[in-house]
Amino acid sequence: MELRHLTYFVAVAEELHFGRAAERLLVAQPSLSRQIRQLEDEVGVVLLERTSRRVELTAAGRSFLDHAVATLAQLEEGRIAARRTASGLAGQVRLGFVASVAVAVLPDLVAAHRRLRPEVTLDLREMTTEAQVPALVEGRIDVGLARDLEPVPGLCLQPVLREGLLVALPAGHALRARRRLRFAELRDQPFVTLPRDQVPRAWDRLWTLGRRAGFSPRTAQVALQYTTMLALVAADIGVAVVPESVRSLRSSGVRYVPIDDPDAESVILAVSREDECNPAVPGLLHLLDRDQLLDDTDITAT
Amino acid sequence: MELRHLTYFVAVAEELHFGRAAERLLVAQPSLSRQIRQLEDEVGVVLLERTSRRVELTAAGRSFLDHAVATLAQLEEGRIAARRTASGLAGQVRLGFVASVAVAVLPDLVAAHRRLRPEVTLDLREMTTEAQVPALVEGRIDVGLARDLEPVPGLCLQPVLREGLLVALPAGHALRARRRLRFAELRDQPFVTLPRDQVPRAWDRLWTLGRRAGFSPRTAQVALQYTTMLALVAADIGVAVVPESVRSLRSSGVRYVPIDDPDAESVILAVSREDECNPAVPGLLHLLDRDQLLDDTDITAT
DNA sequence: CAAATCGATAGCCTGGAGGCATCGATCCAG
DNA sequence: CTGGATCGATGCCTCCAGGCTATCGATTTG
Repeated sequence: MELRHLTYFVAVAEELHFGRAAERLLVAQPSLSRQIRQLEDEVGVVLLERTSRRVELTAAGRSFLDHAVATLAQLEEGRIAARRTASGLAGQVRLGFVASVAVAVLPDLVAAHRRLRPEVTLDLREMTTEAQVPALVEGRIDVGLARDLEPVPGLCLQPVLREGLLVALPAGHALRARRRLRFAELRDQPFVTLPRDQVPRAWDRLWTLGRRAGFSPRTAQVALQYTTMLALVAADIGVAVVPESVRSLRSSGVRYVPIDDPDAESVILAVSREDECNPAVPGLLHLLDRDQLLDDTDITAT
Repeated sequence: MELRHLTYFVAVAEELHFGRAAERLLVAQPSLSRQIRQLEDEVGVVLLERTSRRVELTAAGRSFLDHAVATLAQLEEGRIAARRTASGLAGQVRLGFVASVAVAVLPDLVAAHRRLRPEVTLDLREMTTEAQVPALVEGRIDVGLARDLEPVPGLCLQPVLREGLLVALPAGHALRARRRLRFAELRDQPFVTLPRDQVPRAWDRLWTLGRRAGFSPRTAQVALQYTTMLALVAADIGVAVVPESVRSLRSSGVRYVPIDDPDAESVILAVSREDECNPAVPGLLHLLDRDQLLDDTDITAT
């Protein structure tokens, strides 16, 4: 059996006339008759009751017709789906992201992407920058949203957002009213930090700031998530250094003051494979050009 | 595009190896390569990324693969459905039936049929014997369950049940305790009847009985349905002549006494076209052989 | 660097799809 | 009732396309 048999059969079933069906199919009537006969032999069932005066479907023919039409439709759908997938209009992107962008870049990105390419599903998985690199290389994710990553062979980095760093202070803190401050002024403060083994990059950032200011920041408490971190700050356990985008968490009882040091900044990057062939990826990366994404967002770039 | 392209593509997608796929398909590898190329040209999309070392699906290929598999499955399903329909195991039978069999033959018939051939749907339509004849001839129904029908050219009659007639009496009626009675004894009774214009056959039956007994039955009230009829009898409006199967309605306040006259009987018949080609019809008619149907029924034949 | 693996390409061959002519059955007009 | 028209089936021929063999070229491996 071939698709030809199906299209021929559907035509005859619709016309109930071999001559007209043949005309519509641009073949001669004898060819059509023979193909229908072959189809019946193949299925093992008489599909059409025909005399020289009248052609009509048998019960089996009606049943088969339904399936034939569905089959042809399914195939056409496959053709279209393949084209849409190849053009990046449909498909799937597995996106790894660091926790801190979940409150900043990610919601707008997902919303914009869903609006622009609703048939592309985003498979979101939170993972640290360190975990994203091997995941990309091994093909477990297609795009990563990372922080402060140095170039890696085979991977392509695209800066998305250059953020200043803020100090999160308890609402009653002595420094709360300052419009800005230098990190050295935090010499005696206890810090709420993220765990060094899981987020070494964030920890390094803090440690580097301290080294430049001439002291070693003292950790009062380790928190696993930014929300916890801010709750601890609000509870006066200590102060915390966070990227600017965390401000959008709007935790009550916490004041933010920008750090004035030149290297007090963090860069969010989109990371992808140089030889990526998933056609849905470019569309996502394009959205991450700052101008694309930040149109209707409340995060202000540095 | 032809089905060949789909099966070939599915094979390659599963093996991810042209050589092995070709072997499985019993064709030479170059043919397979060419067919896959044709398929890609046809769809307009690269489905497989291939080097001499490795073959893998593109995103579009994965998408198309899903549809290809579904298409082939759909087709196979159609083949099977056509065969089942042709063999009478699936399909549809439009069944006309007189109201009086709705309480007798029909429930058991439908239940047995559903049990034996669950894929054949019964399309039930209540209609009088008079309406069934043209409906059969014009092909609006496939089978009719009728009463007391004389042979009709082109139609095939099959007796299903030969029933005696009963008199339905109010519970307090003078004749209620009789084990049987002759119709002549009902000479002075008022009758509850079905409407003459809609059910002439039932009316004729009553009138014939009266003529043989030497009187004209007097209609006290006309009822449209057997349930109404029995309610009227229970309310002492009159007596009624009903086929034996109506007894299964078990209306309270009504007693039944058999009529002893030789022609006090009614025959339920299955009617079908002599040239019927709906393959699901024989299965239904076979169930209507008395031995088939009445195994687990409480209706007793005369 | 030689050998092996594997998909692509080239060229030939044949089966089968399509075309034309015609048959045979059926219906209808005169 | 008969000749013509209609329409699907059949027979035969042609030619394209799918399949085969041989070979190439790229890549990996020992």
